Amino acid sequence: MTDKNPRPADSADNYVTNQWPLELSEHLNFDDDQWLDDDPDSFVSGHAFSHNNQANEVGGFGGSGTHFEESSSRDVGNEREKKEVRDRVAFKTKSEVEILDDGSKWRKYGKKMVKNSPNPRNYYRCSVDGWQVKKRVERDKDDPRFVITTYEGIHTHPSYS
DNA sequence: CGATTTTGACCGGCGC
DNA sequence: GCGCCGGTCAAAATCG
Repeated sequence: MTDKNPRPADSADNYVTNQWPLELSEHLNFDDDQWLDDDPDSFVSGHAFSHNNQANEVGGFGGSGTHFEESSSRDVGNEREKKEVRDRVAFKTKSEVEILDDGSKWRKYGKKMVKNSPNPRNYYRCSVDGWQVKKRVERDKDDPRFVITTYEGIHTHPSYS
């Protein structure tokens, strides 16, 4: 545990490649800055996707505007050779249910309250036989109906090792 | 019974 | 050096 990943024999079990049926509409590249700060006008807009998860009928919202940011090695000429690459994918999903079933089970672990938001931050971890994926879910401070889901870990095809 | 969840406490990193 | 923040783990409780 002191280490980061127990690194199980990730052999076999390449089940569903977690190819989320939900596609991103926009992508923003964020360095290591805290994109969520005093955002003048959040990119929260109307990118309605006809994707209905188990959305519990909220008060009239059905579409799901999605905003995803991808941040990996900002270095271009350098390949990820050092340690594992932590893919950071932040999805801004307009929905009230953050427990979207993508095929993997998420076990909630730890709840933290960030100062920037009166809302608590939820931490989810994948609890599958050998899937190392971490999910961080936080509610928007301006729009509680928006959930910022940040996925980190293997989400795509591992190209290294 | 197993799995999962919940709260708290702890730790590490960073800042000043 | 200390404080602060964020993040994670642990144990326990609860649910199915």
